[in-house]
Amino acid sequence: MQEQAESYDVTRYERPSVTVDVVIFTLIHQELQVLLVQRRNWPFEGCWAIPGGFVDMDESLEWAARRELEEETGVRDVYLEQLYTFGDVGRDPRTRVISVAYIALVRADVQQIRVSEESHDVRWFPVRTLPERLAFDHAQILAYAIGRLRSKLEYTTLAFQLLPEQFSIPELKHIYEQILGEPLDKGNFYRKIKEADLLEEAHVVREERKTRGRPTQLWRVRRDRALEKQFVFRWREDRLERGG
Amino acid sequence: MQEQAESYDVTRYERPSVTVDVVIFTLIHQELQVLLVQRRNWPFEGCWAIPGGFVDMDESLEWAARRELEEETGVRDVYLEQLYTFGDVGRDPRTRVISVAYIALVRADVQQIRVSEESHDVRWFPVRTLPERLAFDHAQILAYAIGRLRSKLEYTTLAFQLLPEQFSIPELKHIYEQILGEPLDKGNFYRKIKEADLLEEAHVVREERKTRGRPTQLWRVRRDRALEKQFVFRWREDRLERGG
DNA sequence: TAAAATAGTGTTATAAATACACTAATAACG
DNA sequence: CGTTATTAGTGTATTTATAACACTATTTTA
Repeated sequence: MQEQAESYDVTRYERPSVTVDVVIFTLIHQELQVLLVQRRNWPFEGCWAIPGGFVDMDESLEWAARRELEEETGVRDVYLEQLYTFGDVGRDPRTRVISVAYIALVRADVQQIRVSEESHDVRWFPVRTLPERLAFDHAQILAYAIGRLRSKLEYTTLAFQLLPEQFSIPELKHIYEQILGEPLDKGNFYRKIKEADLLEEAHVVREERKTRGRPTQLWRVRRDRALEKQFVFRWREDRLERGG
Repeated sequence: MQEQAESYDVTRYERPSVTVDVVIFTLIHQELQVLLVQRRNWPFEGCWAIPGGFVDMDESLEWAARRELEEETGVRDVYLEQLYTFGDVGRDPRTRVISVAYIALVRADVQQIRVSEESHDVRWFPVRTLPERLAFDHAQILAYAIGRLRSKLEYTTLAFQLLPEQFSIPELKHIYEQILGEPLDKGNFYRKIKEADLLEEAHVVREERKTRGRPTQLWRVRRDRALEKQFVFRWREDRLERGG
């Protein structure tokens, strides 16, 4: 851009609008869920959409995403990463809108999440039972986000961002299976997690047990290592995304 | 974006400008090179910059990138992928500019590349000897692009996009070494390439030989497989990018 | 014709991924 | 109170991928 810009009058040309859309993931009932808002007006009235908003002139893209996230969920200081920028001409029938999409991972046990499941116009959806029609190109954005999440799960510690303060290995395994959408071997999972050395024992014992069987050990993430270390869960060809 | 947009007057607020910047890679003299343009005006007068330009209202982001690419190099139909969107507030001192960065891979033997190496204001730079100061945040963009290229090289067939129509295995190995920045084992490389089954023999023999030693077999990419198949060159932890 | 140079193959050791059998500790039930 | 079902967790063998490196092959140069 910057090349011709010297002769470019800022006010002269029509410009695209720039928004951020934030795909907010969380775990509820051990299931991967995503936050959607229901539209009240044209276009796509009544359709569910990914929350988002315009980028202000004085805030960075990431800041805009964080603001949007806080407005929707009341949650701050979460994992946020840029996903992709969607800018096809016809994606919004009103005007040209270029949307920078972000992924946010919100901890399941964080109390402040404002959204109730019953609310009519803002709701968590399990990724396996999404609404049929989403607004704009949001089905595409969502599919891309889920793909990215799956992909990164296998070679990063991303999944730990979704965990409550304390958790068990079987729970963690369950999350991995949820997101990857396939069963994992118990023994190999234990070994992988152990040798990654990312967890420390939580010496608190869970009080109320609803399960039968042997009680589980609780763990917490070693904050000193979890974000820095890259945890390679599995090397496989089919983990790859297209394009991104 | 789309949520509050109903009450949003398109002409009312000041808006960021949106540009695409295209990091154009090629191979010249078996070296990975990148195309930069030299600025003539304030800001960053005299500094080298990544080519780019404003996104028109009626063209998609990718289309804008392709147009930009063709304007700079005369090259069409090349591999293009979106890299990342840079949108910090102060990155351009003139006005708020959000830049969607793309990576383009241009085949070394494509004749139409207009840019001569001697040209004063547009020039190929080997990635190992880049100018010290780049305009705007372009050093960051470039570093990110090179990281992405390295990363994807190991689990995609991306490198094949840089190859001439015909090439030898040692040449291919050289390219990999160039981009990865480290030597590779000859035997293992041959085995990997062979078992990927992405190449077919080019039965033409190279006429003019400048090398000594045993003459090399020439190959060409099997178009039916090269883009579809994901070629896993090496699984390693250190191939990972941060963030993106 | 020998040496240097480049191309290409084979072989072995090590490490990682996978499959699956095994032991451990609890709740439910007769 | 012991047996069974159930969940937690460990151990091990097989297969597969990676890496290191020794070897053979075909040419140019001198």
